[in-house]
Amino acid sequence: MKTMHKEHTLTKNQQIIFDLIDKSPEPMKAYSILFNVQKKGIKAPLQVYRALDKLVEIGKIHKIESRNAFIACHNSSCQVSKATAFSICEICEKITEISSASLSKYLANFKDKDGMKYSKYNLEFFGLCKKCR
Amino acid sequence: MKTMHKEHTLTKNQQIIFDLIDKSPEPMKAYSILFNVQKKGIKAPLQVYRALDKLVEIGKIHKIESRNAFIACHNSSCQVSKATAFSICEICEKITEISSASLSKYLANFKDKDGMKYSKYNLEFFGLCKKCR
DNA sequence: ATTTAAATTGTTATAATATAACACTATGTA
DNA sequence: TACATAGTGTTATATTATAACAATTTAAAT
Repeated sequence: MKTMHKEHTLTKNQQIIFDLIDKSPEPMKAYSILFNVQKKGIKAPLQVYRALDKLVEIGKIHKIESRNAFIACHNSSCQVSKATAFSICEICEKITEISSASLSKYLANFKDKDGMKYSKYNLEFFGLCKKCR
Repeated sequence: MKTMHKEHTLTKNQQIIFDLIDKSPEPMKAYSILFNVQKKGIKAPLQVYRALDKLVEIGKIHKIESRNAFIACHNSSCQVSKATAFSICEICEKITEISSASLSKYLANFKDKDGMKYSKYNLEFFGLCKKCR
């Protein structure tokens, strides 16, 4: 199964920041990223935010809006970052990207009362994970 | 059709802030709210945020996470603010709460790969509204 | 190879969003 | 009354994010 990400050559800053997020077991916040990449020469918040913006745009990472945190995309079905769904444990804050063909199909086809369809969405589910129940 | 909101007597600050949001044709941001209620004696951000937290908790308002803005709930089916869905126009920023029985039913019954169900979710759809298309 | 446009970078400063801590006050209820 | 719970007012500070501008790198097209 091929990923739907268009291939991009990441720039130095983008690569450094993507690698950090990709290796992280949990979503990372911008200033935590900043702290962790300062030894690599990235010194200012804006350098981090610019890389984050680009990585989100090309679908390499997602932003968890309710947590202001960033997670690497591991979901080949999340059409270039335009259709995202996450589960969030309200106790341990474990966050997982949901990969469900039926869910993404349902939401991609959802029409509101005016018959409007949306190509892009973000869904965040909240509950307790296995361990915390 | 009865609202599912448990009745709460709002406190003075909560009432002032709810009234403002409820009358607003668009979602309001915290510091815009602060500016607008200063003449009524609410002077500090924390007074606003505390009222907002409570109003969200009891389901009188919702937070639009991707916009850091607050909107009054007008949706009787959004089970005490635990299940919310919005459409957001990416051009004019018009934001509407989606009231769809089939959507809320689908999401309330959604189970992830581990069979986990979530009682709470927030969904934000993005696209172009009628006027902006 | 040289030019050119677009994207990216580095930098300083500042804006916007949100919470900590503490003392005090009101409210409900046993 | 007395007790617990929730709300208030206040100052200070933490956290998240962008503006503005000059310099540099990159891609692509001559």
